[in-house]
Amino acid sequence: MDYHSFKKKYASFGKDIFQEIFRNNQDVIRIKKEKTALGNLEKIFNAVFSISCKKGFHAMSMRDLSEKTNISLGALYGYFPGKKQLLSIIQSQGDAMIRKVLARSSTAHEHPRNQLASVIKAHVFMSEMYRPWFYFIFMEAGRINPAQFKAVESMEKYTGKILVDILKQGEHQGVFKPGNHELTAGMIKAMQQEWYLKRWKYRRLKISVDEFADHLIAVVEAFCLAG
Amino acid sequence: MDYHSFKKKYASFGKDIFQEIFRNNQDVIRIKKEKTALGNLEKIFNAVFSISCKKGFHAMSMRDLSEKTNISLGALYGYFPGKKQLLSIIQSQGDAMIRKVLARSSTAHEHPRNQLASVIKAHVFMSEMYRPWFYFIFMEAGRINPAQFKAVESMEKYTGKILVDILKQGEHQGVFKPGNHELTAGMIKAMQQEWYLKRWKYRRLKISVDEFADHLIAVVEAFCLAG
DNA sequence: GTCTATACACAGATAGAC
DNA sequence: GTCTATCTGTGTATAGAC
Repeated sequence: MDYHSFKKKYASFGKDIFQEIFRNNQDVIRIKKEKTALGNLEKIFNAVFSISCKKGFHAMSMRDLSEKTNISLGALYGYFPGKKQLLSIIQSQGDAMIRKVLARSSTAHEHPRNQLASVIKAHVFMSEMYRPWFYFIFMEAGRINPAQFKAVESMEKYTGKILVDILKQGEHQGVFKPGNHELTAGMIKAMQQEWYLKRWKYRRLKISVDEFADHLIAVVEAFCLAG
Repeated sequence: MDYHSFKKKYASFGKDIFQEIFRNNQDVIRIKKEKTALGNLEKIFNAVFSISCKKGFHAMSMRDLSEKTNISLGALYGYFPGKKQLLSIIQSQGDAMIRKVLARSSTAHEHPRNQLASVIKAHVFMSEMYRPWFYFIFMEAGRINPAQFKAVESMEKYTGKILVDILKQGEHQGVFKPGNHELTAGMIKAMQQEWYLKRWKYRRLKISVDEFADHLIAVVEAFCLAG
């Protein structure tokens, strides 16, 4: 599967993000009309990503956010109870989204080789579709309070385990070489992260997501495949 | 070469860091007695790394720094002219240090295979010795002002070029397979970064620097070596 | 629901005694 | 060289008119 068809398949995910946020946080969001809320939530989140990509979330002031969104300072507080809570909304929403897609993609194939390639691609394509979320969570999450670091750790374990399980299963079937699968999983995850952490570099080199993902899989298979 | 012998060879580098900082910034450091300055500079830098690792540089207040170092708020300003300048001192000092070591290690061997392995190891070992510097520069640099982002870009290009040159040279000699060397270099750098960005994970898994570096080189060679 | 005006806390930085 | 006390700007958050 290439990025184009992946995007089509998961297009629906994106549309509902702000709806989910709105509904999951009814208790803290003061705005009651869903229609106006959704539009403004989108503006707000995009602005947060854009500003904190440049200077970091902590350095972003509420006044910055107000300017960028054209929503007044006072009105902003109708959409979230405070700056800290905004951070944790982004974190937990992103978390849920990633888990949902990854869980689906890891059961799509039978053969370990295809399974591995499929999971790797899903993650890279996912990070392309929602790059601001991925980048933000990596750079900002876990640095505010210990509870959020726990979430980062847990996610790291979760995505790691998916890869390790496939590698073990593949070794058992004689498809993959034996080895330190934890380490290999770490290497794979590092390469996946490269895509959303340094995308400016690959844009400049004119390397597409598909090229990147294929190269990544080629590296992994060269190392893992038996025979 | 393993980490132990690398550390011995480059031990002298560490001792002089604060001396270099002190001498390179005579114009802005008000403290004149070198001996007292060196001790306090070390305390200050370690505190900066420790605090901003947890909450980020921007979230670290000068009062936080004062508490952690047991140096009063006013006295701190004798060691650097302001918070922003402190950031740029760390950035440029780290930059110079990395370039110095990398330049030396890339000319240590003749055969491309050894050269590649040597450069990769040097970088990983380097990041182990000065992990706080590496982590700090990755997380904080380039997010304050555009000039510092330029420095990040330039460093990325520099380390990338070293790898690409070796890969090209190796391909020319028939040692390495042909391929998109820019992409391969990106993958290598991603895996190198993994070590200092997620060290807590490898500490928990009880994986040593040497194991990590060897695994990384094994992955790279499986993909790159011809035949 | 959205705005402006403002309260209040805390940041970086300096002055001046010791 | 180091301290305490303080100045001044900026940040988050709220109150209350529209």
